Amino acid sequence: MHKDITIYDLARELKLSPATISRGLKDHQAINKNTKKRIVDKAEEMGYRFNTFASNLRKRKTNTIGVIIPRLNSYFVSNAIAAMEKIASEAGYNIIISQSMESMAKEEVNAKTMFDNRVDGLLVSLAYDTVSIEHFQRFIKRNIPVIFFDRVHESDDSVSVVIDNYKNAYDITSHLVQQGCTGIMHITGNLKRNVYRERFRGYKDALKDGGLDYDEERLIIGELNEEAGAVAAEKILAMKKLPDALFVSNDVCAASCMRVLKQSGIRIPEDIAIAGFNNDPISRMVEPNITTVNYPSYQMGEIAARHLINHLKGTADIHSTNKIILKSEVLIRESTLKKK
Amino acid sequence: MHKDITIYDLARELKLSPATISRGLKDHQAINKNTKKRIVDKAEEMGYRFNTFASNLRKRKTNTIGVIIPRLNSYFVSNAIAAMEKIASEAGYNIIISQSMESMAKEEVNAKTMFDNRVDGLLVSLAYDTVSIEHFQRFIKRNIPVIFFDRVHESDDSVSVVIDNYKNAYDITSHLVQQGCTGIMHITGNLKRNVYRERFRGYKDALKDGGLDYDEERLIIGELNEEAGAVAAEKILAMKKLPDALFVSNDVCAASCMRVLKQSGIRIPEDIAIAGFNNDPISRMVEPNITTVNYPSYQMGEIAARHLINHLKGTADIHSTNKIILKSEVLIRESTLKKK
DNA sequence: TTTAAATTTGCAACCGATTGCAAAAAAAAT
DNA sequence: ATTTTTTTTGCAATCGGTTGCAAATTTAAA
Repeated sequence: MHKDITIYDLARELKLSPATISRGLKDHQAINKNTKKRIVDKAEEMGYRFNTFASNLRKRKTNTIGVIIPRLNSYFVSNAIAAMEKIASEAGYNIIISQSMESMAKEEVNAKTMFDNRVDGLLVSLAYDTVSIEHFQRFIKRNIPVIFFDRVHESDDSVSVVIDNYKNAYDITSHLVQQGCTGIMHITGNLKRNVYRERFRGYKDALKDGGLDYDEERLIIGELNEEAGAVAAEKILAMKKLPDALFVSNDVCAASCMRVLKQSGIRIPEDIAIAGFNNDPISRMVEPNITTVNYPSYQMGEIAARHLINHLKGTADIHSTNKIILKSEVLIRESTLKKK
Repeated sequence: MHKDITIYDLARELKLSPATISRGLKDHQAINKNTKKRIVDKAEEMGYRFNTFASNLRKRKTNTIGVIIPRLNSYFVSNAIAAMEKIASEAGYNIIISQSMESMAKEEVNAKTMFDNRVDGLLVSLAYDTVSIEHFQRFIKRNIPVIFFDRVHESDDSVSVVIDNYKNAYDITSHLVQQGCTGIMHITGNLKRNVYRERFRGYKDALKDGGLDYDEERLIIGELNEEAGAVAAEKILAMKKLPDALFVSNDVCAASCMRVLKQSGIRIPEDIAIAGFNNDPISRMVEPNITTVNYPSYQMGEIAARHLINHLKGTADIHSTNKIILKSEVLIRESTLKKK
């Protein structure tokens, strides 16, 4: 096998000390220009490669940020992570990613792994069923910054980046009320999760303020994916009295639901108005276009990552912040415009 | 600051040697059961945490797989990576991800970083403009396995996981010919990239075999995203003689293009038939449903990762394989059915 | 009770880069 | 030529697990 070249090998060759080599390789000001050049050239020549572990071990720092998300393959998550990787990479950080697969148990294991890998900081979007964030205490205790985004946990000592789910849900529901809808259904995810709980609250309050009663028959809780949308549609078609509007917590699910409804001859928005959430490209492609909430996923990733890095670099202190709420707004499109 | 607990601290407390602690913590068979329990308990009690670097440094192994992809936020990539992370995590590997942002220069830097981080293996999908894979030679030289997937480079000493782009493109174009189309356009990406080059070849050959001439006026090369689709549509609408079919290399782009065409009163598929690629959910949601190629993105990620890990674990040898071609097929839908 | 075999534990030398402090060398000032 | 200042380089300890081999302890066999 190939024997790795170390700074000791370079030192021997150049008749210098390992210390000088180490400094020379990273542009230390105390090293003579010529010496520096000799070192760099020799390193290149001998095929030297830097050993990150030895360095990390010595420096007790990893330059790595851990990211834990429910799953990678969703429009929202992949956008957020794309932004995070970009910001991190520009700042010289690596990111390691793990998926909780929407399970709190897996999330706990992931957190442990990240901990053992000594990430400098953590960016987390919680799993579907995560109720406690006890498993992040070990980070907090050691002063390793943890920032939650999107799916967060309400508690005083955690920092989070979110949108105002309550307000957006309230607004979108109110919009449906204004369009004259009286039987507004809500299709959403597990209410234990902050985002869905908040949207549900917004939905209910908007109904109340619009003079409508909340009816739990009009609530469907599911996975919010393509399949769930179709299932929800079937359920709706089987109702004795059809709703005249749907507020779905996710565009893919809304589009899929709409598709099945249309196939059964339901007219959108005339018979049933449909609103989604996220501003997934799909909401703009289907017919009619789906009213939705512009969820700034890329920006959210950017801000969460930048916030974490500023803290790590000492430019800003994370503890002075508790919650960052990004601007987001309802985008009204054809799928909910009953009146012209 | 918090002082970290090491195996030396545990050793002192338990009056054992660090060696025993090290072995006890990882279930070594030579360590007495009771001792093991004492060690594990004490570790828990004192808040010990494993130091991955010290371990990596000593073992000269990282248990980390590097993944380099053009961008994270696409349906295809996020699916493939989701699968990779799953497989890797089940096998005890971490993954670190970096985006080349479709630039070969960035890809080179990323490869260097992965190299310095001593990843055990690499999974790569090449950038838009990557022509040489010289920057992966350092891996090959040191016997660090590199597997390319989807966007690969043709060369003998590289291992790749792909679909048969040529065949699928040929099939889908032939299908359009069979539907009676004679003016078939092709909207695709940079022809330097294997996937697009192969599809282009398939397209041309199918035209020829169908008795049609290839006309370079009928080729549009672009970014293949939502915006590019709209731009392509405008371009098409401005043509003196409209095409009667489009074969687009990507569903999102196809859907976006179709949308603009429809808005201008073009009927799909009657006036213009449209075929896409990838089987993105969007292809099933829009109206009409878009004929496409079922691209097994998740499976591709799974297979590439599993292949790499089997090699790393010594279960299989990567060098016995050169190319793995996954099954994929054309899914014919309404958007191309001119005849009933 | 001895001897042999099996089970546990410890020694000590790694792995490779970093850094405070001191020493050496070179340049500048006297 | 001598002293002072500045620039370069080196010493040596440190970061925390790992592992081959030997030693010690326990258990089994004679």
